[in-house]
Amino acid sequence: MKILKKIIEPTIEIIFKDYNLEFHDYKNLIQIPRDTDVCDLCIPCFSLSKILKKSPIQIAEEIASKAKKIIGEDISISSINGYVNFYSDPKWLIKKIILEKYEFFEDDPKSKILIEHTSANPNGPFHVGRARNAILGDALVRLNRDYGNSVQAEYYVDDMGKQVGILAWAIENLTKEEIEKALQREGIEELNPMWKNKEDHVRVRWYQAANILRKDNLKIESELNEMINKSEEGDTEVLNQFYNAFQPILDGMLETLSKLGIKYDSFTNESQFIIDGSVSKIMEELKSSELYGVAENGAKYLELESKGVSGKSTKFFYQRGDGSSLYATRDLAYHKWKWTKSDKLINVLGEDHRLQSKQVSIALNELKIKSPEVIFYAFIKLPEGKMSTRKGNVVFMDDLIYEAEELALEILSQRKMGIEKSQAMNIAKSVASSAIRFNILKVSPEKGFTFKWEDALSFDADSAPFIMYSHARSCSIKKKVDNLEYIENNIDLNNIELNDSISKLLRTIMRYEDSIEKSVKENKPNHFCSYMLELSAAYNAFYRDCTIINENEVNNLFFKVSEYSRKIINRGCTALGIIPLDSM
RNA sequence: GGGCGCAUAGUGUAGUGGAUAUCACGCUGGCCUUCUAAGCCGGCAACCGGGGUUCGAAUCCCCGUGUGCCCGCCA
Repeated sequence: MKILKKIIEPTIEIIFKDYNLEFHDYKNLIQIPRDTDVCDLCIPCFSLSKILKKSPIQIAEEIASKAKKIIGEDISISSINGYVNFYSDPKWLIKKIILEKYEFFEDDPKSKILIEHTSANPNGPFHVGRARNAILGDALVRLNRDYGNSVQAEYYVDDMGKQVGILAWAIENLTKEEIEKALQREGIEELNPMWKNKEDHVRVRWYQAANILRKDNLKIESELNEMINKSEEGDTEVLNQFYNAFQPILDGMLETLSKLGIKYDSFTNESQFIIDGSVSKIMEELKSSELYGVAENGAKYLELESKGVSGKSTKFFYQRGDGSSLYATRDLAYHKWKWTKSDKLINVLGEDHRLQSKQVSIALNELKIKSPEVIFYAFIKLPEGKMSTRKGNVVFMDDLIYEAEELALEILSQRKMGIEKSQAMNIAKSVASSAIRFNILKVSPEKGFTFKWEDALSFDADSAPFIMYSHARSCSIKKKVDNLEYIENNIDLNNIELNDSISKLLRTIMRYEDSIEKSVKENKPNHFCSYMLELSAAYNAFYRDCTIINENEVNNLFFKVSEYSRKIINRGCTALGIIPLDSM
């Protein structure tokens, strides 16, 4: 819609000047209507009514008639119910978008962004709940890249402290028999043979067992504490031991994510900030904060009551009595470091981190460091309650992907008899990963939902396969046309009648930029998901009404529009992490 | 006890001040001799309750109800 706005804005500026209105203040009145069938852009005149002392209806009429004189016939302008409506002529759209090859986001300022997402403790395989973080984060990375921003996708590896310590201790001290006995006692299911060679599934059992055994065992607890303390001091031997324990798990986790098309540009270890001394420096600097306080045993904190934090405890501890740092302290050092890498920071966090994030934000403020943008997402529950890796009450992402692939294969075998096996597998994999991603992305992040196999495996109209199918149709047309002796000739727009379907498709394409921009600015991939469904539906209607190949004759204009749509759908799929297949 | 999120057809969801509240599942009636029916066209059905602000509220404010998360010198 930017292309249309560019035409309208100067005109409206002139008209507003006649009313003695400062255009800058009222620029935002030009907006996309909620119902995009009504028009492309509109100006609601209700707020002008008071200032101009006229009825909105009268104002809309005046603006419309003035604008008509300036803008001409490419855009039809009308006034209804106090709105000025702008509706672009489809032929003008063809000329501007298709024939003159309009480039998206050409004039927008671009920035350098670091998006930190997932950062899950490397102690076990991804379950569906933890994966929401990765899927959301990766979509933000892709959307920002589509917009033109330069993005670094970052995974913060928790390579020290309790979680990893427990794992490392278990692997060092427990035999397979011991852990299986402990797990059986607690009723944790046996390892699925399908994942018996995937280390995240194998080693998580040591982690779970250690959590059971240490409950009433002081000896284990003291051994553990010793290791954890050493790791927090930056002891390289212990950190190495930790690394050896968790890295195979992390590799397994990343393998799962790569099945979903999720990759990172950089991994940063938490211990780095202990080793390079930046954590100590932060702790030193915080002493000069007005919020600084010391507990009886020498532990240090910031008192956050005056900053709007309330509850049982308003103290934000950043240093223990023994002088060691805490997770949050390291997070402060980490943020300081991140700002050296980019102009904008985005973190993706679960809603359980809301308070923590606020505390970190205030502390950063005290250190004169900017806060990051944070996108919070609610948890995915199971019908029987919260998912927990420790308790083994989870749906593994690996299982979900497997089930989705099987279902896709089954549907494919019904639809396409005699399809080659490797090709079928490739399609099934793409459908499965795209559908799983989309089913999570289409829901607004702050909304919690209950996992249901039926919904997660939905390949129906409100899903990625719907979009992929439109894309495959456009590819199929391209293939057919390529096989014909097709001669591209000039299109004479004067002698063509255009129907509603093609017009709607073009107008939907025109909103691509607005939709990406909104998703990027508000960090809400679900906006763009809705848009892609709309775009695909618009293409399907065009496909129905505008026959491109008729008895080996190619309709030049329709083919050009189809090709343009194909590229846009393809681009939009990539921006969401949906795999745009040529055939399915 | 306190804080923070969320509440829209039977179900799941879109929509953060404006035009007849979106889309899908579901239920229901139609469309394959025409470029892939994972598709298309039609029908049914909803803003948690109560106040307030506003020319105008699903949207903003207050109270209530329900629900989730958090309030560790854990990560």
